[in-house]
Amino acid sequence: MESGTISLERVGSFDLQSTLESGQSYTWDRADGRMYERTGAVGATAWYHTVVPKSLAGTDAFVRVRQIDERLEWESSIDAHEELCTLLRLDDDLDAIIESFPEEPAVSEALDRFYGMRLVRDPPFSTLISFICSAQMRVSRIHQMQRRLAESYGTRVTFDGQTYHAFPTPEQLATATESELRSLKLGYRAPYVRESAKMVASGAHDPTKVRELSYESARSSLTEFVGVGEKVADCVLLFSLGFLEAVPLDTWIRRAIAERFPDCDRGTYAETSRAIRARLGDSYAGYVQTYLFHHLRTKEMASV
DNA sequence: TATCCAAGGTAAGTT
DNA sequence: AACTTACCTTGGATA
Repeated sequence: MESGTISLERVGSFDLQSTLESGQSYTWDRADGRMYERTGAVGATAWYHTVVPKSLAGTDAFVRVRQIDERLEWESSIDAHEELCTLLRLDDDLDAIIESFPEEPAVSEALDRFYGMRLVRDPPFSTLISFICSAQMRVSRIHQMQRRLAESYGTRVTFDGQTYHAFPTPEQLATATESELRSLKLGYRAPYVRESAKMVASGAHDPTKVRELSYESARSSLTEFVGVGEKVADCVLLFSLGFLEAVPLDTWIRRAIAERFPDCDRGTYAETSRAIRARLGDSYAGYVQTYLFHHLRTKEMASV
């Protein structure tokens, strides 16, 4: 076992809980099983774990991490320092990014609650599958689906006497039948997941390839996957491929547009996307979207 | 206890 | 190209 500490003094503001529990990333688990409960201070020191895929770490690497004030403590089967910096976007200058945010009451409220939340830089394949599964689904259930996929098809990894599962590779997931996936409660998303996994496994399409393209071309290219429309494509671009200008137009941001930025509703996804991007700041609009999403989605829960 | 509704949408069929 | 409709499942709201 290896372990280490990352000081956040050089990194800048960071909030592990809101980063991992804001509905961006679905392959981390909380050791106490209280993911998404929003238990406040209890979560501040909770351990989170995942298996970093071979494609990123060179081996399927178990990692767990917790935040204690201005430092991150981690334990892993590898030296996980670099992987954590990558996955959690610790290389972002968050304070400078937040400086670019528009002056809006809802944005200020979100910052008051979640200052330090970062976007993630998740592995492309699991992000693609997670957001195919996200259609008309609650955050906690999307998370459950990914856990079932890992337990059913992913490589087993042992760490500290416990068994964990990597997210399945495209090849592993492509062996799943539609009825198996339906039995894992994917519903009508089952054939989408199967077909898109087969596309990656066969080399017919590769989500990482779109990195070379311009933002809108990349979004368009990702919609070639089955079950991937413009919204899911934006999620993959934002949470995995580093297109920080991508603004997924989900139900919450659409509500915010209707209530607060009605002039940005241009009818079609593409045109509304351009308008809201300009409004939220062309470079980091996706960062603003994620703060808004997390705030709006959880504010009723928080006020009870 | 029973019924209804919406959940981080997409694909396929119409107009 | 824009507009409808069907689609799995289930936790939480409403009757």
